[in-house]
Amino acid sequence: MESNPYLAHLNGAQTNGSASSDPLNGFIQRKVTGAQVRKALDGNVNPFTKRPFSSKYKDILDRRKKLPVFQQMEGFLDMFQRSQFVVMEGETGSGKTTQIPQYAVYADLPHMRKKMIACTQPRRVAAMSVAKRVADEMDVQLGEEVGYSIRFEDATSPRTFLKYMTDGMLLREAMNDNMLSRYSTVILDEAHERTLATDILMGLLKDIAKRRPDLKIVVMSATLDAKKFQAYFLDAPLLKVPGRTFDVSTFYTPEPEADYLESAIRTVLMIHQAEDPGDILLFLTGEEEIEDACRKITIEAEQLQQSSNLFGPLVATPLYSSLPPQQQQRIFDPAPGPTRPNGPPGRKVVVSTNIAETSLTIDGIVYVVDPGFSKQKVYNPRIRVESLLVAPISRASANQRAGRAGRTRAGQCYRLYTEAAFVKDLEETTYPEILRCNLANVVLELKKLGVDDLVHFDYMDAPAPETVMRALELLNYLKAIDDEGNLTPLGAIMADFPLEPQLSKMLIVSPEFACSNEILSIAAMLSIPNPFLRPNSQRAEADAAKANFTHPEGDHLTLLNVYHAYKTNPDAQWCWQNYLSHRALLQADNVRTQLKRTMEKHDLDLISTQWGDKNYYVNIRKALACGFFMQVAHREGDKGSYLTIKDNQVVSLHPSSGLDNSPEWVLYNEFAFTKRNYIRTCTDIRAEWLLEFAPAYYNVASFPEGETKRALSRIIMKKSGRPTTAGDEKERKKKRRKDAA
DNA sequence: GAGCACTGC
Repeated sequence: MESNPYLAHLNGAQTNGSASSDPLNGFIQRKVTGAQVRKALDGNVNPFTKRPFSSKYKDILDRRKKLPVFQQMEGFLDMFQRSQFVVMEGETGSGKTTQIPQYAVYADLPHMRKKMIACTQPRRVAAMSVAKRVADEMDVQLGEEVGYSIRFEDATSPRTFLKYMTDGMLLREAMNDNMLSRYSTVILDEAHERTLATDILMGLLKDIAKRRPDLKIVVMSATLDAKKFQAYFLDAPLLKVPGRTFDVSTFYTPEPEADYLESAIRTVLMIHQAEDPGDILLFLTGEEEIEDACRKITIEAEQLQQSSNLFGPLVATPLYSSLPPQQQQRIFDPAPGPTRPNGPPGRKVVVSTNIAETSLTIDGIVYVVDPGFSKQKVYNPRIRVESLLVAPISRASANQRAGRAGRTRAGQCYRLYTEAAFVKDLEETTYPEILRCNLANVVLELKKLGVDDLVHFDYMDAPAPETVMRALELLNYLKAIDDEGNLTPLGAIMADFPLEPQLSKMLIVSPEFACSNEILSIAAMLSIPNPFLRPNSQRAEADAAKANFTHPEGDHLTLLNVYHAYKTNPDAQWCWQNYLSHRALLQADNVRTQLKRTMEKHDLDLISTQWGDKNYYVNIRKALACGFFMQVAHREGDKGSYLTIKDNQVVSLHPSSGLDNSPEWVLYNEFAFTKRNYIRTCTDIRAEWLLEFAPAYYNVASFPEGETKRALSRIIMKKSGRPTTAGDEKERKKKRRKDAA
């Protein structure tokens, strides 16, 4: 009966033109069978464009049918249609990322109801490349029926019904539509990575689902924690899809290694001498360590080659994110050939950070060397500091690393720790990000999403109450939330900027100081990686180039100078000559454009103080103080040592700072916690501004006894002895009105 | 006189 075209109207399936020519004829939303989908896939007419399928489509379809996930289509359709939540467990190579959203399209028919299916990815490149692949598979134009949406680029149209996007992008959309009403199905892919955005989306979707029984939610994860996802989503059914990778044999060291770096290098050379051809991937923790290891491996491999003609050349290639893309590409170069006719073949070793664990895949890796460490972010709410520490990885991470050896053929993984350590000492999974970072932005986003009770929000893993408290405290001082914990109108605007709350606050107040154009540039420059290049061999030249931009009153002003100079000479050649990263500056310009649009959306004036006016830089520094008054340090004695306000941490200006006269009060962008405590990107400010713009925070009674408190008290005494001018009072009233608005 | 694990809006 379902296939009877004359009864199609009863089934709710809409048809365009002749019913019999519609491949989706007889499809009932969420009552679709595997047989129906297979028939439509094998048909000659594309059900979504009504055009005949191309020959390329047929070729791709044959390959799709060989994916492990294809065997599970019926299973998926059944669960999807029966249950509001579905958890999928699929290893790499299962095809879940490309196929499951397509099966969902057939089951859900979003295009007939002006709805969309969203599939989130933690990374932009993945969202783009998967969307491209799926558009090809469905024989449609990318950006039409199938599209993607990432920051700075929206490749969708009104026809789009399947949209790949970053998880952060979907979260942004939710802030303006907290029922996600444009979507009939949301698929969260790579959920095991537990990014901040995915974690919040999970909580949000679980809540929306109660009010939207029509919304379907699919959560796709790697093997390890599927049970946890099932339990969280009300005992959702689980669909398991096998992966398609090759076997990897794992070896452990019999005894713990004292020096993992030395041991790693030894292992790489051992593999080179004793094992069959095949490339090596070595995981280390950071740039310096990687460059160091590459140098040592190169030297030792050369000695080896000179000592014996049994060994071929070994080329070490570094890989980390701050490496220019051109040099990153070198990891795809083939291994070197023999150095002489009939000599032994060469080998390649890629020495990489965690970037090769998830973000980048290198084909041809047969051997993985895993010392078991990575740099991980940790947050200390007590002193409000985020820092990077080298720490043992999790078992999930170790298995992911090992899997990198089995992508093209059977491989080997050398773990530089004991099997007992693997079983007993390593955590099962990496701590989710939400437990490891400052939550100021997350709390602001949740407030904007309409979540009032942050403590009882249904987190999959709830953050420490103290971390949430710190975030609420900061937002309250910034006037983003009121004393009752409600989002203020100011807070609502702040949440609209893709920035940390301190930055959005200074941006919003900047028109009052007639410097919003400049603060826009500074906010953009603070949102990009360090633009100053400093190659080891040309440090003096690089420092000299930087000195040309340095502003003695603050590193923020130096960044502004760099941006202005770049806009006058916006080319790669000029950047190169001035030891600046062109890539970073292009990015800054992109960010600035985006922030500017948000300013315009909220009718915030884009203005500057007259260049040459003695207050040009003063105004900028005042606006900075309005956002960063909680990140201030006071000089103690004359040794150039500083104490942070209230927390009393001993810190020094970072050596890269251009501040030359150790000012009494400095505001800082970042607290870097290494051998010593450093404050990085600092600007000279006046305590009078702090007292004026943040009186609640600078309530002297709340300060611990010490030089900072005495210095503040002296300033207050001095001020109270002299009546304020009528002009100042008028200014303050005007500001108060703006703040209230 | 030192640093930047990795993403994302």
